[in-house]
Amino acid sequence: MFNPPNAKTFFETVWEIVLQIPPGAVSSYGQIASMIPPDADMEPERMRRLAPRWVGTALRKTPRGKSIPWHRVINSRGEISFPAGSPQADEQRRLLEQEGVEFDRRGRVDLRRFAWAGPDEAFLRRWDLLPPRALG
DNA sequence: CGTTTGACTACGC
DNA sequence: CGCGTAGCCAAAC
Repeated sequence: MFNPPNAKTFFETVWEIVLQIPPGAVSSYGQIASMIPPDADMEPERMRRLAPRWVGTALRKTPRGKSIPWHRVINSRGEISFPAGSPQADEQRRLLEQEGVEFDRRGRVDLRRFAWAGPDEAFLRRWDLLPPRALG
């Protein structure tokens, strides 16, 4: 599953989806994962468990210079997934606040207010992606 | 090569 | 609510 050339497709699909998240909105690893088409060679249940972490893996390898808004992806609890106080966490929070995303006292984003509704129809058709699953 | 790490989540207590 | 943990495996070392 996701061996070459599919691995490349998976990562690039992640980046393309993340590119669609507008300023001021956030998405989660799981939400991104749910928009990726199922792989014919993998059980859906298995993919459901694995995909979110692979989204994280894909984002870690985000290409520089393509203006991919990596900072708009946080975890399903509304938290930045880098260790609190790390330079990366600080930068991610700064970038989000710059766009108007608010954090509560515990450093969490209210997903009901800021979660991305998902890509529009045109994008879904163009990339043959599935409709987004509602955030839990 | 073998071992560790990791930008996750759901679920139970 | 918060905290611990099982499930899972590609990358990174």
